[in-house]
Amino acid sequence: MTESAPPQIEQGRPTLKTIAAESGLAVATVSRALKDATDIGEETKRRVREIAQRLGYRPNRAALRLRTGKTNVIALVFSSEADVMNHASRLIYSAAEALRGTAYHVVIMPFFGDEDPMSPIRYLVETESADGVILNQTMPDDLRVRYLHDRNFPFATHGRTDAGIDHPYFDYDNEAFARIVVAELARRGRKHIMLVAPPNAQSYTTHMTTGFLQACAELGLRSEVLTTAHSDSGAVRIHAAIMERLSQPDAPDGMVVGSTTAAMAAITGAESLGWQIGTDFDLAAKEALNFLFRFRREIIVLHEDVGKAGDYLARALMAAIEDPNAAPRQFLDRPTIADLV
Amino acid sequence: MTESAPPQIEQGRPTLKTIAAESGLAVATVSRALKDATDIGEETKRRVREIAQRLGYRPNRAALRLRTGKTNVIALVFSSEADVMNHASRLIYSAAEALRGTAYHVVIMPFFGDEDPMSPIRYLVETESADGVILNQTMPDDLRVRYLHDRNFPFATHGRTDAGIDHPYFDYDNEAFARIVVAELARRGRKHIMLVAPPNAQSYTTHMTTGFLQACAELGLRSEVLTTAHSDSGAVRIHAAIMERLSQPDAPDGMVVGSTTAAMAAITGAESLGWQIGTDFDLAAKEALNFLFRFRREIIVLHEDVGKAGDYLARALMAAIEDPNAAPRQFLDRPTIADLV
DNA sequence: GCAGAAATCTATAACGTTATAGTTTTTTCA
DNA sequence: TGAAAAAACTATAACGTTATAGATTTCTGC
Repeated sequence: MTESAPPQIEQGRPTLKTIAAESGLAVATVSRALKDATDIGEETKRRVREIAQRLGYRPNRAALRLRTGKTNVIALVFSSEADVMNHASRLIYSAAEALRGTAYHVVIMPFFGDEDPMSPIRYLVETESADGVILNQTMPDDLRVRYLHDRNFPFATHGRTDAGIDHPYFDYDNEAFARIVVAELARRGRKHIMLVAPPNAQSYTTHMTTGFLQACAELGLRSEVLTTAHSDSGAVRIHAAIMERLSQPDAPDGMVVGSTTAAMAAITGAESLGWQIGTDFDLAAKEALNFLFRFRREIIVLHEDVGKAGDYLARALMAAIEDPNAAPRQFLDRPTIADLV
Repeated sequence: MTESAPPQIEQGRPTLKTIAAESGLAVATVSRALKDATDIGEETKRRVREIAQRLGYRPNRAALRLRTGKTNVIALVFSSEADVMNHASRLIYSAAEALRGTAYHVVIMPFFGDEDPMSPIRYLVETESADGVILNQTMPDDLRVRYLHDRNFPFATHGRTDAGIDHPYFDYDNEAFARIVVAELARRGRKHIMLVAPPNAQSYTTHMTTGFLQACAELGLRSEVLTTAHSDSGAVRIHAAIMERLSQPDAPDGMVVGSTTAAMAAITGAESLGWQIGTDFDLAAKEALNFLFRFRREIIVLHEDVGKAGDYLARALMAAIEDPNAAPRQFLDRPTIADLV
C-alpha cells in the first residue's frame, strides 16, 4: 500500500515551482498559464490561477528582471536644491501616483550640488537599473539629454531643451507667464519693471526673460534684469540684492520673480527700506505652493501646477518605454490671465 | 597549424563571463577574486581587478538579488499629505544622501489618503522587494510597526510608538518644544494660551499636548486646545477656526501651532479680525523650513531639523539590516531655548 | 625525491523566471 | 481506420551570480 507522498511543505514565498508541485503541472506550463498563453487549456488556466491566488503567489522581480532584462523601475534624477524642493516633492508624488497600479516602481536618485550631473545618469545607463528616467532642471543644450538620446535610453524631462533633439517633455510656458504678469503690472500703473530671473544655465531662464523683455517693450515699459542675484540664489542673497538696487536712483516700481522664496525675500527687502507693496511697488510671482497670497495679499500670483507635470511625465515616459519609435509626447502648459490669483 | 580562436567579441554589458574569457580563468574564480577571497592568488586578483576596471564591469543587480536574496533597496513609505510635503521631501533627500556611496537605492512608495496604510507595507514584505523600510507619521499603537516587527522585517520610523515594541526611531521631542514655547509666551506676558495640535491619531500629538498642558499649569497660565481644527487641517479650515474662536468671549492671547501652514493661517485669521501679532497676541510655531520669520518677524519659531532625521533613520536602518539582533538605534531630538529663532 | 599539506583554481548547482523546441494526446476528415 | 493536424503540455537552456565541494598545482620537510 503506497501512501502518496505528502505534499512538499513549502516555506517562504511560493514560486512557480510551488504551484507546479501543487497542481501536478510543469513549471513552464504554470508560467504560461498565468500569462494566459494560447496553448494552455482553459480549464488548466483556471486551476492554476486559483492555486496562485490561494497561495498568494507574487512573481519574483529579480528573476523576472534577470530573465527579461526589464527592471520595472523608473528613476527620478532630481536636484535637491532648496528652492526646488517643493517642486521636486510634488513631482515625485504625482509621478508616483500616476505609476500606481502599474508594474513600475519609483526610485529617487537625488543629484547633489557637489556632483557631476552626468554621474547618476551614467550609472543608470551603464547598470541598466531602470527602464527609463525623468529629469528636471534642463539646460538648453543638456549633456544628459544628449547622452540618453544617443544611447536610446528612454527619458522624459521637466523643461524643454534646445539642441535639436526631439524627446518627451513637460514644460511650463514661462514666456507666457512673464507676458501675463507684466501686463498686469502695467494695468496697475507700473512703469519700470525689474525681473529676478532664474539661473542663467537653465532652459526656462531664456523663455522667461524673452517674454519679459518683449512684453515690456510692447507695453512701453522700462525694463531691467537684476544681475546681482537670481531667483534661486537663496532668500538672504535676494533680500540684500533687492535692498541694494532699490536704494539706487532710478529704482523700478514693479518686480517679477520666479519663485516663492524669491518673492518673500524681495518683499521683505523692499519693506526694510520702507517701501510698501501695492503702494510704492507691485510684485508678481510664480509659485507651486499656495503661500504667497497669505504672505501679502497684494502679490500678483500665477499658480504653476507641478502635479500635472509629474503625472504627464510619468505617462509620457511609460509610452516611450513601451514604444521607443512612437512620436515623443510633449506638452507645454500655458498659463492664462484667468490663472491669476 | 591551429590558430587560437579570436577572443569572443562581447557586446553589451560585461559580465563575470566576459572577464573570465578575457583572463582565461573560470567564472567562479573571477567572482571570488573580485570579492577578495582568501583562496585566490594575489597576482590573479590584481589581474582580474585590472580587467574588470578596464571593461567597466558592474555586477548585475538582478542576478545578485536573485542569488543572494538581498535587494539593496531601502523603501520609504511616506504620506503625501500637503502639509507634510516639505517634511517628506527633506527626509527623502537626506536619507538618500546618507545612502550615497553605499549599495543601497531608495525607492519611494507614497501612501495616498484613499489607501489602506498597510497595503504598501504588506507589498514590501510579501514580495521582499526591499531590505528595509522607513515610515513616518507613526501612531501610538501602529499596525504597520506591529506587522513589520512580527515578521522581522527591518524598519525605522520617524516618530515613536507606544505599544511596547522596541524599534529604531528618530523623533523630535514635541513635549520639549511645547514647554519651551509656552515659557517664551509667558515671558512675553501672555496669560491664556491655545494649542492648535496635530491630528489625534498621531503619536506626537500626545507628546505635544502633554508638554503644553503641563507647562501652562506650572506657569499658572490658562490653557486650551482648539477642537475645531488641527495643525494639518489645511490653511482655509484653520483660518476659519481661529477667526471663530477669537471672536468668542474669553479669547486666548497666545497660540502654539505645529506647522508652517498652520502658523500662517492662524495669523491671517487673527489679523482679519484686526488683531495684531506682538501686540494683541503672540504665536509660537515649529517649522521645518525657514519661512515664518519672513512672514511676520514677531513669530516665535523653533526650527526642526528634518534633514537630521533622514540621515539618522537611513543609518539606523542600515545597522538594523546588517545586524538584526543589535539594539535598535533610537534618537530623541531635544530642542533647547537656544533654538528659538 | 616523495608524501602530505597548503595554495590556488574550477565544475556544478542553484536562485525563479521565460523562450524555444519538442513531445504527447486529442481531434479531424478522407 | 488511420494519417495528418491541432491542442495541450513539458524538458531544456539561459539570464548572471555565488556557495560548495572537488580538482589541480605548488610548496614543505625529511
